[in-house]
Amino acid sequence: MPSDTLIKSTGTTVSDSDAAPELVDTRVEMIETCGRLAQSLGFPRSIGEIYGLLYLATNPMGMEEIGRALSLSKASVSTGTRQLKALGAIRKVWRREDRKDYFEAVLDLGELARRVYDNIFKARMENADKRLDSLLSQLSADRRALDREEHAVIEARLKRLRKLQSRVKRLMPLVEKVFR
Amino acid sequence: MPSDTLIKSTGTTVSDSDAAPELVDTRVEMIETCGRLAQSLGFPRSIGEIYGLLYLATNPMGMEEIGRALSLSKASVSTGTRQLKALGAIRKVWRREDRKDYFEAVLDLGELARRVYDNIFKARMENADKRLDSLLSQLSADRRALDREEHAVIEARLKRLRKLQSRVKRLMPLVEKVFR
DNA sequence: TAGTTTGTTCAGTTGAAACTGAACAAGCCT
DNA sequence: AGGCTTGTTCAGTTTCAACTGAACAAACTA
Repeated sequence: MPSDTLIKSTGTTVSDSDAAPELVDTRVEMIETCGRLAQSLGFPRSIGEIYGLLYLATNPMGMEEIGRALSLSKASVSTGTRQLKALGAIRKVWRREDRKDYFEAVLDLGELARRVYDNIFKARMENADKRLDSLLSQLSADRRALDREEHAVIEARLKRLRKLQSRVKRLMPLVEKVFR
Repeated sequence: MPSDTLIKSTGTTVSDSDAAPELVDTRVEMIETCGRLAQSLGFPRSIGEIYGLLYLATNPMGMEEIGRALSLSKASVSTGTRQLKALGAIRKVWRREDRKDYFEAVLDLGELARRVYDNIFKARMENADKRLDSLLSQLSADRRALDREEHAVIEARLKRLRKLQSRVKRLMPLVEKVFR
């Protein structure tokens, strides 16, 4: 074992503690609110918290710092920032003379909303389209297994869905126009 | 123990089995699709499945029957139908001479969408409003704990949020108009 | 009254997603 | 080379919402 080759371990006295982030209450509340929001949108709570922290931060923050402030492990911060970056909600900031990664919140939330709309909602809509096709073709495959009346009912209901869907689709360009 | 006072238990022969729903593939696919959809909207998968089952059913179904078709417990079917009824996605159907509850899907999905919008989205928006107020008043309470620059940054960011929010709010009537 | 049928409630279990610790990789400096 | 610093990956743990079994309630039957 290398034992204590340097006095360093005692010498630096590791400042005062290795925890104690001391966030002002406004920040704490913001973090909690964003955490809940993320959760209700189906994202992990922690990525909301990271965003909330960065949104009210005066300077870009390093991963270590983020983890300490939110009591998250290095690993969680790493995956969390990756997800947020993929969503376009935060960005990396480079400082000369420092190879650490720093992150800051993207303040233009309209842009973020647009991205979520494109990536999540729009994609989902297109997916639903395919699903419905698949259901209708499945129905013809099942034709023999159903009596006339049942077949008719199912077909009618699926066609109802089609109608609704095309209505929504016709709406989408309007929504997009308002968005951008 | 009452033992076998009637031949009933053997007499009825409990049909062939107590499981085996035998759903046609179209229905299975519909159920799965609705399950996934519900999940992606933050609802429990099972309530989507119940809706999917009822949507393609030719007749109203009892709880027992629903549970058997989806392998769900009585308890889950009970809570699931309650939630769906609260959302306005299904309704109870009464049959004379039968005190069992039967359920059928509400086919007008536009109406359903409207309801979800009102109950979930609108309510959430109003909640966000209050949260933001609370954050701003928290900020004045924290004033002493922050240096000038920090305070300014936080205030600016929160006001940004306010602006975004009022923009969304102004948009809502339009969305509602398109919806209804 | 006791028994049957049907639905609800709730304490306890379970499964899947989020999180963690530890090993690893990549880039720097001596 | 070896030794730092920083970030990623992944197997194992934890957590939490959904689900279940069982007790209960209500409404009817006999």
